[in-house]
Amino acid sequence: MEASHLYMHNPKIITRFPPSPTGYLHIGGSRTALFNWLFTRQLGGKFILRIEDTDEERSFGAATQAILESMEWLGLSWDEGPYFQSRRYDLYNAVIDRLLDMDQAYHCRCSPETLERKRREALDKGLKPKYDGTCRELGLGPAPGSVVRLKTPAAGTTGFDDLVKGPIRFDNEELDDLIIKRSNGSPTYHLAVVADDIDLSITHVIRGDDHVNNTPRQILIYKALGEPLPRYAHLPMILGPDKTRLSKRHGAMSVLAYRDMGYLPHALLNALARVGWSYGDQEKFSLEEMIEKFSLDHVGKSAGVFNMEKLLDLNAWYIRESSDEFLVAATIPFLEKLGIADPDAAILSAIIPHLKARSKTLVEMAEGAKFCFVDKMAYEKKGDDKFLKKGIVQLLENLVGALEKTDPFDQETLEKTFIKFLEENDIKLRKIAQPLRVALTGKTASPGIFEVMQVLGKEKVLDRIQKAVNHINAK
RNA sequence: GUCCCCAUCGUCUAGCCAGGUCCAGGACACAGGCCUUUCACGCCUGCGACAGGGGUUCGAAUCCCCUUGGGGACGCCA
Repeated sequence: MEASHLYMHNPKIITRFPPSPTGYLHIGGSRTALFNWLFTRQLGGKFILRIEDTDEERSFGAATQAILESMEWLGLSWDEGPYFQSRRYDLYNAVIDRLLDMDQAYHCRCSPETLERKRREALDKGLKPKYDGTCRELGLGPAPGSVVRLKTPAAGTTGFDDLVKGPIRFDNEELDDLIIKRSNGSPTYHLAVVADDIDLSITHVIRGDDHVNNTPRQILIYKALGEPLPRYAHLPMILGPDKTRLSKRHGAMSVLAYRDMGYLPHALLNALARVGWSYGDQEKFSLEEMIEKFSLDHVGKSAGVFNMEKLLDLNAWYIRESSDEFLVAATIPFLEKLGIADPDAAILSAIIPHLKARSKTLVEMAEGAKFCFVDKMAYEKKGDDKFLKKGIVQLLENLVGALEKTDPFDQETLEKTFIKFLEENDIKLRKIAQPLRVALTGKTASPGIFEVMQVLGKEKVLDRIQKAVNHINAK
């Protein structure tokens, strides 16, 4: 096979997905997780989940729970973890001490207020706001309220060869002495990430390109520590429809919201994969295909908008492709939400094949199946007005007679009954089909009328026709 | 403001690295049609883009530069 085959089942590939539990897992984060997962699964490496909860104020437990639930729902299995950064402070402190010992870091006693003032002044003057190094050469020791900063080289450049963007370089002049330990003793993001990535032997860092600017800072920490660098791959952002950063304004933040809207995880994954990654003209991929065909080489460089309509179309397609058994099980929770607690399994399995091509989501699937389980008919206004009219009563009553004699009550036999019935009454099928549809389903749109009758069975069909007749007569 | 990144239909994208086969292909959406017991599905057709300007070259969507536009970062958030 291809050269890539040589790298398969390479246990040396280790990746991670490190969400922070300050919010739910959204589209952007899910795509990052997916690409990490695809890359790792293809090469037979190890995929680690790590929760970055060093921000004690903004992290919350429910978010962690939702993230794990989201990952599981999507089927993005991890091989190790979840690790929680909040439980690994010993590791970070050891790294910070090491940096201090090596004179690669120093204590800083500048107050947040002073820093903020200087930052604003610099911005006003059109300069890049960066720490001015006040405490850098003071040789200060720890004190209440002090922080630890990394000593960044004043000159030179720091660069890396990004697996999707190509070579990127920064002048060290642009960087400042970043804080690696807060005054409350906790490590900051950059320090914790690097310490963890080293500790977990991460070989490939695949993340959103909002981290491009963070990369040189993190590389500097690796260098100060004398540790080998991982490879970096920065994925282009997924933007909202207005082409700005994804945020609550764009609705449906959590991927769990997509689950609740009746999307299949596979459809979401497929849609996600196609934002940023492509494989020629192919649009649909099974999980196996995605794993097999994924390549960082074919990840684009430019940001993209997540196309909800395409997701819907994909979801409809995956529903059509799903087995009936799968859909029966998947639809039940949605029927429950509609108030149908314990749907008759036989009826549900009978109607679902006819609903597949008509449902773009599981919500629609449940709505389409609902009429099978509700005997108290509620007629859709439009259909009621248009089709349940006096003039049809006689035909419906005649039909009852014909239907009573139909046996077996299946599609094929029903069609025969109808051919005869249409002849006897000298009408076209459409004349009776729509009123009958409304009588049986309450709606003007439904699966084929013969399918509907067979699924409902003779008893319900006759009952509902009678109810419709009564309803019309009562008008 | 400074730095970094990006730039093909409304949207996702193929093509670009190795320039000609591209008056630019696919998908979604949209419009029209066919099928038809309704609604869908399916099928067919249509609409629709190389941001602008300079180069290089016999030839540029493809290479180079500038402009413009967009995004990101600049935090004791991650």
